[in-house]
Amino acid sequence: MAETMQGLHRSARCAEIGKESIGREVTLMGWVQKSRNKGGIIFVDLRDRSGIMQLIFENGSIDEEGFEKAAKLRSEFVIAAVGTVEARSGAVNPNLLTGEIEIRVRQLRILSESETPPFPIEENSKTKEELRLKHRYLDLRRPDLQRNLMMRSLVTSLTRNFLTEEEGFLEIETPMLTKSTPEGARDYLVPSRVHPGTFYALPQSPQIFKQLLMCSGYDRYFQIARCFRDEDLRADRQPEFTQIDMEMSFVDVDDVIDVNERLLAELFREVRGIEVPLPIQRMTWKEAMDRFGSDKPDIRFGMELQNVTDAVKGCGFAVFKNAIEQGSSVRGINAKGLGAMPRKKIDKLVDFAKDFGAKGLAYAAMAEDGSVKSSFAKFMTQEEMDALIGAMSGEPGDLLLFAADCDKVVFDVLGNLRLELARQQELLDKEEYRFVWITEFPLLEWSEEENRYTAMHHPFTMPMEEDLELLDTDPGKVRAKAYDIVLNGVELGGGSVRIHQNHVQEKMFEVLGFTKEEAYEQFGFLLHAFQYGVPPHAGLAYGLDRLVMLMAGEDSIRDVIAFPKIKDASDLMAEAPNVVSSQQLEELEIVLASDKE
RNA sequence: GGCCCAGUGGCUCAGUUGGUUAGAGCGCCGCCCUGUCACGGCGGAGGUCGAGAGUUCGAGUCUCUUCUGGGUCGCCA
Repeated sequence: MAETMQGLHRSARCAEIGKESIGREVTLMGWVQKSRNKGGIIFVDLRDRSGIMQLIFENGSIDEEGFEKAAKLRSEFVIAAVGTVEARSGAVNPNLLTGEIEIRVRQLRILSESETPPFPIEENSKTKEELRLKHRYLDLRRPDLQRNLMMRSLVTSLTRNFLTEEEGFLEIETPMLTKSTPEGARDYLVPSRVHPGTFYALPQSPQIFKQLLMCSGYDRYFQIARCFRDEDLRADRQPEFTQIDMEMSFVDVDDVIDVNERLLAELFREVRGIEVPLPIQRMTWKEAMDRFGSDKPDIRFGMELQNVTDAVKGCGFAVFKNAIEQGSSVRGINAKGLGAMPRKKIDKLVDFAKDFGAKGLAYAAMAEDGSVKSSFAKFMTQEEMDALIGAMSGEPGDLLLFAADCDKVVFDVLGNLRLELARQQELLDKEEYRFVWITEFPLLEWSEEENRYTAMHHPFTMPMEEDLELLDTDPGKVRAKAYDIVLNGVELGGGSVRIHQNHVQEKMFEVLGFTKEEAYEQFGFLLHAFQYGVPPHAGLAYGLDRLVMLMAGEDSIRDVIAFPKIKDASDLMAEAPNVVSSQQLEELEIVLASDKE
C-alpha cells in the first residue's frame, strides 16, 4: 500500500550529499535502483536524477515494522527515507560519487510500488530501441538519458543567458500556426475549423518572422524555436526539432560569425570544459568541395581529394578519357596503408560508391613490394600510371581510389568514401572537436526536376556584391553571403546575410522563376514590410538537437530528445498519429479519400 | 519508393550439414544469510523461435510473402 509523503520534505538529492554532511539527518526521495538483503541488514541503492545513495536498514536503528517494509522493496519502488548520513563502516565504493557515505535509515515510507520494468533501468542499455521507445518514460529514467537532457537544459540556459545578458538579444516567440509556402521542405498542415478548406502550416523555421522583427526594429532577436518538416527521418533528423534561431540588424557576415564563435566557445567551456580556439577556421564552399568533397567536411582527419584530371588527360582508360571529354573531372583519394585490402572489401567500397551515384570506382592497390593491382592499369601505359600515382603521392602500401564523373557525383562519392574509410579505420575521435565555418555557398542550385534554379539556402539570401552582375549572365556562378558552422562533419547551423534591397529581391525572384504575382502571393507580407524601411540584417540558426548530440557524444539526436519519433514519424509511446472521430472531421469539413465510395 | 541489417523466455544472446524434450547469463518468484555494492547459497516458474504459407518423413534452421524496428539512398529552401 502506497503511503503519503505528508510531514516529510526532501532535503537534498542523493548525490548532492557529501562527506561534509556526516552526522546530519536528511530526507531523501527517489527510486529503488537495487536492494541487497543480507538477512539482518538490508542495503538499498536509492536513485534520483543526481545519482545513487546507499541506504542501510538494520535492526536497532529502525523499528521492526520499518525493517519489514524495507525487506519488501523492489526495483523502481518510489520511497522516502529519513536517516543519518554516516561514513561507511564497510568498504568504500569508488565507482559511486557517494561511495564513502551512506544513510542509516530510521524511517521509511513506500510512496509508490512498481511492476517489474520490461527492461533493465541501467546505463549503457543494450535493449532494443523499439521497446525503449514504447516505454520512453522508463527509458528516460536511465542515467545516460538523464545526463543528456540535463546537458540540453544547461545548453539552452547558457545560450539564453549569453545572448540576452551579454549580447543584447531579445527572446521573442513567433507563431506555430502560420502560412504554407511551397519552397523548401514539405509542410505539416493544420486544418482551419473557422475557414473550412484552408490550412495553417507548422513552421519549418521562423525565417520570415525573424526578418520582420528586424524590420520592426528589434535589432537582435533569438528564440529556442520548434520547427517542423514533413520529410523522411534519419539518425540526425526528426520531423520536429529545435533550433537556436537568431537574427541581427546592421551587421555583416563577420559580425554574425563573431557572436556565434563566442557563444560556441562559452557553451563548450561551461558544458564540457573544452576550450574552442578562436577564431574558428573558415573555408569557402569551393575549397571544402575540392578538398573534402563535402560542404560539411569532417576535418579531424586527412585523406583529402586530389584532382588528377590533368594527370590522366589523354590516357588510354576509356572511363577517364570519356569523362574528361564530357567536361567532367577525375579525382581520387589516397587511403594510406590500405593497399593490402582484400578484393572483397574493395568490391564493397565500389558498391558503397554506387549508392552515391557512381557508375564505378577505379582503384589501384599498391603492395609493399611496389607491385600494383589495379582495375584499370591494363588500359594505361606505365608512364601514365606512374604519373597518376605521382599525382596522388602514392607509396607502397597505399590504396588509391578514383571516381570520374560530373563534379557533383565525384564529390558525393569520394566525400562519402572518405568518411567510410575513416570509420573503418576508426580515425574519428569523438572527444576531438573540430569546428569550421563554410562560407561563400552558391546562391542557386539547378533543379533538373523543376527545370529551374532553386535557392540553395532560401530566396532571401544576399548574393555577394562582387557577383551581382552574374545574376543576369550566369546565375549558377553567383556566390551567396551564406555560411554554415560545421563540427566533425555535422552541419550544426547555418545562416546568411539577407537581402534588404527590393530591387535585389525582385531580381532574385525573377531568377527563381517567380512572377511578381507569385512572389507577392507567397511572401507578400515580407515584401510589403520591405517597402517601409528595412535594416541590413543577417542571422543564423543552430540545430540544437545536433549540437547537444555532439556534446554528449551520442550518435543519434533521439538520445537528446525526450520524446522522439521513429523512422516513419510516428510516436511509439503515444501512438501518434492516430485516426480522429468522424465528428472532428465533419467540423473541419474534411472528407477522407478512403471513405469516398 | 529503393537497398542493407535485425527479430528465439521479461532483457541480452547461443542454437552445427534441417534430426530426440530449444539452451545460457541476467531478471523474476520462494527460502536462507548482519557490511553488501555485478552480493552470495539453495530451489522454482517462465518460450506456439515476429506472423502466414510452402518444401520435407521432419523446419528456430531452407524458400516465398508479410509485420515490426534500425541504418542508408531518394527527399530534407
